[in-house]
Amino acid sequence: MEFSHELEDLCPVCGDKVSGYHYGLLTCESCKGFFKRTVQNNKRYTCAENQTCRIDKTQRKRCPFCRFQKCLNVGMRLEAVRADRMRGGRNKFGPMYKQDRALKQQQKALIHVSNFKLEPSPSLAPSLQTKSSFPGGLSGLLPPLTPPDCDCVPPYCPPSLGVALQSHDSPFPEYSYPQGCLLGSPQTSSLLPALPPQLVLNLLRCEPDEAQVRLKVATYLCQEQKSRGKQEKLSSFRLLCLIADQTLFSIVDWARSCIFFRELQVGDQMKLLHNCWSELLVLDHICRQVHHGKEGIVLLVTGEEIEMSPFSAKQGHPLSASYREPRNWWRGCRVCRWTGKRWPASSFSSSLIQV
DNA sequence: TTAGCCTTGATC
DNA sequence: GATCAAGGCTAA
Repeated sequence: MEFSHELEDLCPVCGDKVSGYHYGLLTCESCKGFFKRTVQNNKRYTCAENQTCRIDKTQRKRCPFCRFQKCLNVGMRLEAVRADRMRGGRNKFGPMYKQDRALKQQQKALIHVSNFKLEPSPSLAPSLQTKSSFPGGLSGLLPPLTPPDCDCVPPYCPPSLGVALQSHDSPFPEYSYPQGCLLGSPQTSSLLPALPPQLVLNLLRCEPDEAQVRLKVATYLCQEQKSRGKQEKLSSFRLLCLIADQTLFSIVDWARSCIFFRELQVGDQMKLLHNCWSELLVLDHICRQVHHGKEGIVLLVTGEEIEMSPFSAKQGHPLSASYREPRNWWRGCRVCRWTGKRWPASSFSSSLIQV
């Protein structure tokens, strides 16, 4: 069935396998049931911790409060639970699901069109040296990463800002904000602690859960390697391209959940994404490195650390130049846009980077 | 209480 | 008639 490949997605609440669209978005069967029970029975939970519990497949039962908040934060819709409990049929979200499916299809097409599907390159040398928190590292690929079916636990990540900053007044982001709120109100600033503007809080709620993005990418890489068998090992270059693919998927997901953007027509969304996917990818990379803050080490979205000294030692190696100097990534992107050449494949071509 | 499976029924 | 997203049922 055409729909079946979409079911490979992971539940945005707990990371379990999704079973279809439930109450506004693709979720797993257990989160569907949990959300239904909570709303139908008007349940009120409390959090024994500080309302920032991590929700994943193994721990989703521990804190129903944080689980329900996460359901709301990722976009599950209270109004999709029927007050009259009528069974069967479709609700008003039908067209939304259809649009979402179309958008997902276009995302995949976008990835394809953007020349991210690259062939393995034997010329990338030296092979990546990883400083990994997992035994084996990227060069070993499996099982160092952390998909749900591997017998290892993902490294701890702080809860998402979306959960940490959740509002208990309204389950959905609000677009209105008081006059002066964007820059902070001078009248209130002396009386209250300086709070981020509502718009910023709303944007932060849309922030993806880094741990789940990591899990998604790792799961995909694991499956990709499994499908090839042990004999056909992914090359480092191919691996980086696959990681870039999956990172872009998560960025598109983030964009689709963002306030304002999600209100646009699908066609307009696609135009915007077509025109800035490369910049978003670079910004995502730069942001991760800034937060990471380790000189000479690149942090991948999978949580792997790559030591760049072997590249630096090799005078003029293009990979070193591009990673060391974010401006080079930026230039590379722009050049690719102007010339229609490939990125990030082109990033390994020194002639392009050095423009 | 959870979560997997079943039943229902509007829409395509 | 097929699809699929609702609610219902029930074993663990």
